[in-house]
Amino acid sequence: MATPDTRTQILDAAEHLFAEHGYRGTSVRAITKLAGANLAAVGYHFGSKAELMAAVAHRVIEPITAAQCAGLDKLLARTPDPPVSELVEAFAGPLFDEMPAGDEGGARTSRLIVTILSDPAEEVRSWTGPAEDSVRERYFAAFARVLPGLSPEELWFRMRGILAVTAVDRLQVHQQPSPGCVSPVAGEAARRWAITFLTAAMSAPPPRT
Amino acid sequence: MATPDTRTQILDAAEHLFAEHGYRGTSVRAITKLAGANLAAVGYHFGSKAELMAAVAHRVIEPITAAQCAGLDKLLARTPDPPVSELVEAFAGPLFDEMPAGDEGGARTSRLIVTILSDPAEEVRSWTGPAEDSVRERYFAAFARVLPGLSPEELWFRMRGILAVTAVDRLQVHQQPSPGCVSPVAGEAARRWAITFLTAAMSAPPPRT
DNA sequence: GTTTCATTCATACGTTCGTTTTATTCAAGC
DNA sequence: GCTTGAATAAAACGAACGTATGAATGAAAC
Repeated sequence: MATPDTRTQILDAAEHLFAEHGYRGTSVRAITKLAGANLAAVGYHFGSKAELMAAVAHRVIEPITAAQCAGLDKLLARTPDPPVSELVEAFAGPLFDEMPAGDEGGARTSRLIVTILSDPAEEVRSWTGPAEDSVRERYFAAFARVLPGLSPEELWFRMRGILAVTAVDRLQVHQQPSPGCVSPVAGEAARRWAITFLTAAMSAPPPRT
Repeated sequence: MATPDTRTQILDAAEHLFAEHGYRGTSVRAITKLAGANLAAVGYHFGSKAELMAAVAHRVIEPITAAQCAGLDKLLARTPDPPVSELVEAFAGPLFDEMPAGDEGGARTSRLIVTILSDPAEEVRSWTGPAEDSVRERYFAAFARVLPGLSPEELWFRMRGILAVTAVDRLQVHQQPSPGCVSPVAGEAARRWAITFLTAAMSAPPPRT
């Protein structure tokens, strides 16, 4: 196969290392070494390490956002009041599915997403664009319609819960395996478990105040 | 009031900065400057930056583990089959309650816990001791008893979900507020929402295979 | 008054970091 | 054949990092 160009190899290497060691834990030197490129190539192709991180984040997140959007379109074309389980599936499913080719079962990408969501460095957290905001708000509106008893604040809380569960499922990969605590399972079972878990959670009646 | 000794001031400063900027994003110089101490004080009192991180993590996590343990004891003394909601409350509640004095509403500590759970640096992730493992396994056994339909793997998945939701609730503090997305709410409401959300999730029947 | 010992201090060391600069390569355009 | 311009290469920059060193401090012990 034709070897990809330097720019792509740097993106691949950066995605790998950022996922494993975080933004600050990854040096430009390590990235270029893994990519087989020169140290200055990052500056030439991306401008800076921060802009490289943004490019990596964008490449990973864009297909997820697109799939979430398409899933909601398809659902709402059928009925304005879809079941909660299907809303959850459309929202959380792409986080399990949309992994770039060459990914080892999606685990690497999942770890990268966790890194992006939780890294304390400002450069990492400034990746969201209008597309991400828009799809989030559209799901919020859809959930609000089928879960009329919830206050907006509590609904945002629950939607953050969806993200938390789907993302942190893979977080344990980071951790040393502790006795009695199994490692994260392969995608398909985790996906089913997550949908079940989250559908029940989203469907819960609000607590009596 | 009597000013605390240097060691404590360093611990406080480190807790603050680690929570905000992560382990790698916090320099020993920044810690000692905030603590009003000399640069070499970290080496003298703790040995190294990594051992300081371990001391900070221990100080934050120990009371949480103790409260989880006490809560389970109290519950099981009453009945061997407590309701799921009370198990969830005993497990997740201390993550909302057990915040050291002087904490700004627990938000700082919550952020620190997220940092500890998700930081990719090895030095940060090696804090768990036998006490944490033990309490986790005891809760696992209790949940397994009252939720007999679940496989061990799926139950571990769900328990990770509890941690994810309670921890990541505060994660958004890190993020820039995006339009339409409210900031995390004060402790009491979030606590009620989390218990409701998680009780429903834990009680869900397993997906049909 | 002197000794002792825990603590604090200023300073320096060696490394690694992100970035920049200057030179070189090399295929395409004329 | 010469020029052009994108791409790569090697080297160096200054800054920030964690850590180590040895001297100063100051209250308690004798």
